[in-house]
Amino acid sequence: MARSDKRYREAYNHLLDFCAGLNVGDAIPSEKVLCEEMAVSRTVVRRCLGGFEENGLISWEGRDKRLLRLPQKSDRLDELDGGLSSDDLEQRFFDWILRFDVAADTPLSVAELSRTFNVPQHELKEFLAGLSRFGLVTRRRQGGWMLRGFTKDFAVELSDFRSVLELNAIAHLVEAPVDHPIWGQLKQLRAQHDDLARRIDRDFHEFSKLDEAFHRAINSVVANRFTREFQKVISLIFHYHYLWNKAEEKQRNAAAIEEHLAIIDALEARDEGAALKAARAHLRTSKTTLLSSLRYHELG
Amino acid sequence: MARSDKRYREAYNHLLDFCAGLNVGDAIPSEKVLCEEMAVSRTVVRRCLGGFEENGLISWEGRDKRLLRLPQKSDRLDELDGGLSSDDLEQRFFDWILRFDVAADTPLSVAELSRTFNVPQHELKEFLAGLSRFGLVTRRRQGGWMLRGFTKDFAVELSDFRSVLELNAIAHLVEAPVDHPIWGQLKQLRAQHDDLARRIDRDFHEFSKLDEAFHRAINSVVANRFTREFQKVISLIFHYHYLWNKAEEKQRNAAAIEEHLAIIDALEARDEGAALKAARAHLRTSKTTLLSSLRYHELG
DNA sequence: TCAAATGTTTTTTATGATTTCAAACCTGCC
DNA sequence: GGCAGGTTTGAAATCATAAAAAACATTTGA
Repeated sequence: MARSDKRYREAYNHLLDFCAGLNVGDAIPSEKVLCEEMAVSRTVVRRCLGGFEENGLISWEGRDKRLLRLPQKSDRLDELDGGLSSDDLEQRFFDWILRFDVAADTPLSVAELSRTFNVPQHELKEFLAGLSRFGLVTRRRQGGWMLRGFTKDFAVELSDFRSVLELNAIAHLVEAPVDHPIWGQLKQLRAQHDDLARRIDRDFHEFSKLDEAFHRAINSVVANRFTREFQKVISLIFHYHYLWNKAEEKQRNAAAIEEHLAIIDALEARDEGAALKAARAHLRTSKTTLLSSLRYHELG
Repeated sequence: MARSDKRYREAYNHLLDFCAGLNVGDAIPSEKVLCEEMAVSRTVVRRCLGGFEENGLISWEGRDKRLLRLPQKSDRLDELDGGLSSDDLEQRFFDWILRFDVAADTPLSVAELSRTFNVPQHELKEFLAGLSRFGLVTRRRQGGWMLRGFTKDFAVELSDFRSVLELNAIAHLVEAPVDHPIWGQLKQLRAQHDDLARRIDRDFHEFSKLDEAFHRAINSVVANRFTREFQKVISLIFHYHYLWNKAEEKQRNAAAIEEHLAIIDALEARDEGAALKAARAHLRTSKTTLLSSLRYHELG
């Protein structure tokens, strides 16, 4: 019934490792140095030292700390797993939404999500609060949350917003200096697209990854924290919906590769008009695909 | 150490009001009906009824509930204030940041903020989690939060992002049908601008409000939840910084009025090229003003 | 007989209590 | 007199619990 001492346990084991590099009789560095070594506060360091002393690992009197014996396997504290899974909650949440095709206006139970994702409730609440900024979820009057979700309106607005950002990126890109890393990336992307185009019959599944890389590269030229944050959400949603929409996947992907290449052509020719035109066409296709994938689900 | 019974108290008083509209001896409606009336769960309704019975307000046996006497003032439960202040946390938070000119990279203490804003800690944590989606704050490794704040980079990126959204809105606007409400709004805004221009010497302070109204109107044509969310943050920040930057305020505002009018002219002429040009000019000025207001603070 | 209302149980949410942790502040030593 | 070690204070993370919601079971009366 309080915060976990995970940090202490980790620090303790870290300090064991550190001591393993010393010889018996050596002096242990000052508390401050240990803080920096383990990236933790002095309070924790002192607690660790206290534990060490109690277990006869070190002597500790005033500022004289000495290693009495080398640490053994049995000295380690077991680190209760925990955090492992709360790292990429975002990824897993979207995965869940899209994989199970959770309907719009579904009430989300924090308790239930907390169990399925193995993440403490308050973390989920913070996460949902963040999503509510993007209008993906809302608070319900009677408590709890609701997925506002992937309705047609949502898809249209998301696509439109994406277009605005991406066309802006394209406009920036044609102005980029010749030594900007993007040109190297585009060259490489072109090669990857050409390569995949040749073996599209078999490996059409690989396109999803390539698509993400392509759009990320394009958007990377706009050094803007707002764009970047949004891009993360946008690309996740598009990515999963594409994966999900199996209808005519091969043709779609083949067509998309051509569209990407057309954009790259125009960009490398520094032809802003052509680049914007090609990008608009591609974004239009994307939007249609996203919408049709929704319809597909509504029927199925 | 549990949730408050605020909801119960509110429902209790609500039910008193409801009963005041009945006559002694009348039957009380079913629990379900009362739920809907008071927008609350049956659990709460039953608790209220239990309280009523105990206080001799009603008889309650099975599904026969009857009013025994009319409720009096003394029957009311006092509703502990509470929520009053946590409503517009966002507004007050930005106000605080900008008014006290809180520096970038300032650690934010949830406990402290919770006291200054009189809002429970978990609400603040959710709020901050939301802001982190916009890159306004970040989590610190050792716990707590940090304001990423109003650096030059931030201002530049914010201005650029605003420009992207607003130029898009302008492009949408010229395509709006003649019966779209925006045309009426623009006409009205023109009148207000003309009016303020005439008395600018005295009332130049009023421009801030007008500016906000102008930009909100422009952006309202883009029916997009993402745009809308961002717009809220953007307008808040610009609004406060403008208020704050007193240097040459009168001239600045007079010039901005002219710029606004130029945009309105072009829009009403349905001249996209001219509108975008005018808007770009105005956004450039805005950006400069925002940046200079930062510099002003760094020096002061 | 069966649908609506009530009674009962389970589950979930909101929220402060509790413990760990961070950091400021002394204190004394070389 | 600056640095290392002790001490205190206050904040953050996490959990337990009351209140509320929802699900489930039972009764009632047309």
